[in-house]
Amino acid sequence: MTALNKYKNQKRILVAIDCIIFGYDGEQLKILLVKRGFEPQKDQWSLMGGFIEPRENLYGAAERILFNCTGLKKVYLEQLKSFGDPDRDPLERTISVAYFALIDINKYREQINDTYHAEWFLLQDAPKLIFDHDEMVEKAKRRIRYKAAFHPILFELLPKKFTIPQLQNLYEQVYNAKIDNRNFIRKVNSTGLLIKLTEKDKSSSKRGAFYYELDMNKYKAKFQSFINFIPNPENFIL
Amino acid sequence: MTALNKYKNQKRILVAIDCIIFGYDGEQLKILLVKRGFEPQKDQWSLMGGFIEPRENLYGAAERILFNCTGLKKVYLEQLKSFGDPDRDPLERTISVAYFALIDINKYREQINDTYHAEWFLLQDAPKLIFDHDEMVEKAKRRIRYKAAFHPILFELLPKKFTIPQLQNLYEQVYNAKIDNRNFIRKVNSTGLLIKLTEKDKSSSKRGAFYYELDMNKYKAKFQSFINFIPNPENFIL
DNA sequence: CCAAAAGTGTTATCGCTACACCCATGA
DNA sequence: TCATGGGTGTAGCGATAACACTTTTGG
Repeated sequence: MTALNKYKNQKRILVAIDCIIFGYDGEQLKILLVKRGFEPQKDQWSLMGGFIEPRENLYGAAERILFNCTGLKKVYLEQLKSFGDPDRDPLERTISVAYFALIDINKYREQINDTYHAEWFLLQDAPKLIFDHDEMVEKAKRRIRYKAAFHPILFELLPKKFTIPQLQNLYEQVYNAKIDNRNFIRKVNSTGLLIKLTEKDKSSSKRGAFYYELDMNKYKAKFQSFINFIPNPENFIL
Repeated sequence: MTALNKYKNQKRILVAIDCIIFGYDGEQLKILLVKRGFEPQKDQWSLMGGFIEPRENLYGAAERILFNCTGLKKVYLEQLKSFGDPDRDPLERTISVAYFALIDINKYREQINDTYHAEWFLLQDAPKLIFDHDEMVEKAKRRIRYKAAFHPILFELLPKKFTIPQLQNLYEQVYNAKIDNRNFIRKVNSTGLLIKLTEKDKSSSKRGAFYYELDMNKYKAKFQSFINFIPNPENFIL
């Protein structure tokens, strides 16, 4: 059998990208969803998605889709997993390659895009989604919990200037747990990833909390090393 | 635009599965490759792969492909990543979902399958592979190194009965590093995952090393928890 | 001057690593 | 009896987590 024959007998399949987009506004952890504008499941909430264009690679397609609904480029974007149950899309078989993104919602606000009826939901009370999108979100949450326990990915959600209590609040939402602030502060400072600014944020306390910013060089250098950000990780990751 | 139109304008694409199959025979870490029987790149070495059948999900397709070239079912099989560069297959665009498997080569021997001209290579001197298969193998190696540093996946490569020196040897090959045997023994024993047998393996020393077997219940229970199997993991995982 | 958030100091414990040392046995 | 791989004991270090305590400042 020649290759042409071998390939010829095969069925071609639709291949889509779906993006699980997490955002943080400094207070709440959110997810960006779109109202589906066409059948099947019109007007249901879903992840932002789309089909792969002929000359795109997977990452490029995910970037394009992310840009279309957030106006953002160069944000944290990682392949999560591919989903391919034969009936996951009832209309026609579609393989979906899921990506997740972490973005600072403040950046997003500036370039709202209403074409897709995108809306931010609190992660904890997001609506039911179409197809297997809930499963994708669940997998993405687990992946983030796993990775963030040892690698500083959650910084991707923060604005340029942020306070350590803000960061702690973010970790507490991701792990749905209270963290001892005294140990947390020291742990984060000991990473050497942060540059302390002189300015303080007084919005949530009288004393005020110092602003910090990421030392990008150290951040990149240490991204792969193991830094324990939350106590007793095994309690939270399963 | 209706869904039918939206879907209709999209290009359907070939979707393949490729399996990175790692095996251990008690002494050497190996990879199973097949000689490609058709153009393009006929007679070059490649990973075992195939296209997805209409009613299969991704995992099922990977299981089938793995079974076809090893005769094995119910082995460790995990989705690695999807690869979709537009030109990765020069003949026609194909998205590939890569899986990796960990198997005990001794089990394999019993049911050799020559249809695919499959052959075991020492991992360290495998030939160059077609398309982006070398990249897949590299990614799989990294994934295994990462995961095995904290989770007991490498036990999947061992036969029912094995010795701790055998296990250590496996870790040393995976991480390409010497490990202190005295600490390794204690570490592994302290996991509580092993049941000590009375029999000894005298093939590699006069004193002999006790055989152990996995306590499957504890293995499953502790699979997700974090157990440090190798010293200073950050040195090895990057 | 009080409440409450931000942040520092101190200590006990645990796990890890390095390495000295002992054990078993076939040649 | 000795070489060799298998295995145990132990001590020091460093990271962690628990928690008492101090600092700051607006109301």
